Amino acid sequence: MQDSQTSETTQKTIEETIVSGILSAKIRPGTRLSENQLATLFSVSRTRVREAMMRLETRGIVHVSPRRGWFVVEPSAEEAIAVYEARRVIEAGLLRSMRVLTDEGRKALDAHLNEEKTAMAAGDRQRLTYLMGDFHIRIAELSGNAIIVDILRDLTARTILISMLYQSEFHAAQSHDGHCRIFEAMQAGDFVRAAELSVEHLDEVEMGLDLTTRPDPLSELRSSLSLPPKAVSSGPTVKPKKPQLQRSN
Amino acid sequence: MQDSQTSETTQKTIEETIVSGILSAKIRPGTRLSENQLATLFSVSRTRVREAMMRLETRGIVHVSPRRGWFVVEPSAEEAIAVYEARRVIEAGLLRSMRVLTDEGRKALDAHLNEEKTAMAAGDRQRLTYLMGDFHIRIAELSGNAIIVDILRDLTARTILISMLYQSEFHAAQSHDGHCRIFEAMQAGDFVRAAELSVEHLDEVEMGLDLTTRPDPLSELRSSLSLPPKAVSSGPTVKPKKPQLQRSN
DNA sequence: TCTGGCTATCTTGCATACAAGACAGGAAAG
DNA sequence: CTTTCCTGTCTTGTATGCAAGATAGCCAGA
Repeated sequence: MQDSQTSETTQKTIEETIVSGILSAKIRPGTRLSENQLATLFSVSRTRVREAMMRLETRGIVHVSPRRGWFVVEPSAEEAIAVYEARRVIEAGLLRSMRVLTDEGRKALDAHLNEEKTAMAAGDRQRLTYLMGDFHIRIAELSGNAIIVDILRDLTARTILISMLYQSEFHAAQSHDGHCRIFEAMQAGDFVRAAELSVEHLDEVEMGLDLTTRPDPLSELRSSLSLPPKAVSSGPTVKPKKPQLQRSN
Repeated sequence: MQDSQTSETTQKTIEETIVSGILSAKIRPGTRLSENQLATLFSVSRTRVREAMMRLETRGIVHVSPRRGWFVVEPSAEEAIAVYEARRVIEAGLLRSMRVLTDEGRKALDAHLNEEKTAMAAGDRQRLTYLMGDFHIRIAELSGNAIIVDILRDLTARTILISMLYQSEFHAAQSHDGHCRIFEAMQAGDFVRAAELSVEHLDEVEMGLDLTTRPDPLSELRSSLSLPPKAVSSGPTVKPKKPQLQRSN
C-alpha cells in the first residue's frame, strides 16, 4: 500500500524504499547499492545511508563486501532452502495457532485475492510478484502480532530475491490457487488444514525453483578444490567470499 | 558456548557482548547504554558503537530516546504477550516440522538438561536464567536452520528482559520439568506432542508473570486522561487490530 | 598475443567536529 | 518556602575528512 517514492528526507525512508522496491521486484538481487549514490538520491550524508544499510544487513536484505560495496543479497541455494523452511515453520505455526477469522480479516483476504486475479488478468508480472508475497504478510497481519509480521515481511523479501534468481517461469495461477485454497480452509474455520495447505503451497513454490543452475558459478571449481561451501548463516559472521558483481538494473 | 566478554576490539563484539549479557541476565531492562562509555570501554569511536546500537535496535533489543540515550528495552505488557505468542508459534511450528532426533541432538539436549540440574542444585540463579533460555535456542539449533536460530535467540533475549520486569519469583524447577518433558517426547519421536508441551510450557511461564504491576507507572493516569496507550509496534505500520490469542493447541 | 605490475580512482571504514536538544541545578523573584 | 527561568553540561544527530583496500586500465616486457 504505502508504496514509497522518491526522497522525502524524512527518516527511515531509505530502508523502507529499498525493502518495498524488493517486495515489488523492482530491485534485483546483486544490485549494487552505493552509499554515495543513495546519499545524493536521498539528499542526506553517507552517515544516514550507512545506518540504513546496517539495519538492512541485520535484516538479511543486503550484505557488504568490505571496501567493495553494499549489495542486495543473492541467496545461495542453501540459504534459499533455509528461507523456505523458516517460512513453512512460522506460517504453519501461525495458522495452526489461529482460532477465528474475523469478518474484517475475511474481507481483507478476499479483497487481496481479487487483486491477485485482476493482476493475473492484466498480466502485470511485477505487481503479481508483489501480491503473491503480500498475501502471506496479510495473513500474518491477521494475528495482530507485529513481531511475526516483521519477521515474515523480511522473509518474504528474501523469497522474492530467491525467485528472481532461481525461478525460471512464474506459475502465478498455481500460486493463486494455493492462496485461494488456504483462504477457503480459513473461512471454514479449519486452521489445521490451512496450515497444511500453506506448507504444501510453499513446497510447491520451492519445487518450482531450479536450485542447481544459477548460483555460485564457482561451485564446481570450489568442490573440486575441496574448499568449504558458501556460508549459510543469516546472522553474523558471513565471510566475504566470491566477487559476485552486480547485474543489470 | 562462545560466551564473549571484555573488549577484544575485534569487530561486532559490542553487539554480541550486550546480547550475551542480557541472555545471562547480567544486564537489566532499562539499562542505559551510553555511546561514550561503550566507546571507551571497547576502545573504539562512537561511530562503531552507534552501528552496533542500530543493529540491536532492529533486533528489538535496545531503543533510543532521541537526544537522551540508548536503553535496553523494557517491554510493555502488550509486547510481552506478543513475544510469548511469537515464541509459541515459532517453537511449536519448529517442533512439529521435525522428523528425527539425531544422536548428537539427543546428547546435546541431555547434556544441557544436566547443566540445568547442576545449576539448580547450586542455586546459581543467573546461570539458571541463561540455561532456561538457552534450552530453546538449543532446540532451534537442532533444526540446523540459522534463520530460525537467530530469530529465537533475539526473542529469548527479550523473554529474559520480560522475566526481569514481571517475574516475581523464579519457578526454575517447573521450567526444568517442562524442558524434560519436551525432551522425552522428542526422544520418543513424538514431535507433535513435543510441540504441544512446548506451547504448554511457554503458557506456564507466561502465566507466572505479573503483567499488571510493574510496567508504565503512568498507565493509570494515562487511562484516566484517556490518552492513547504506549505504542506496541516493533516495526512500521502495523495497525492494532484484535489480539485473538491462542491457547493450548 | 599474453603476462605482470604500476597507478589512478573509487569504494567503504572509522574517527572526529560541531550542532542541537534534554536535563539538572542554582539563582532570583514572588 | 515555592516557583520560574536561565545557563552549563551532557546526550545523541549528522556531516565531513582522511585512511586503506579493491579494482580497472594502461603500459612495458617477453
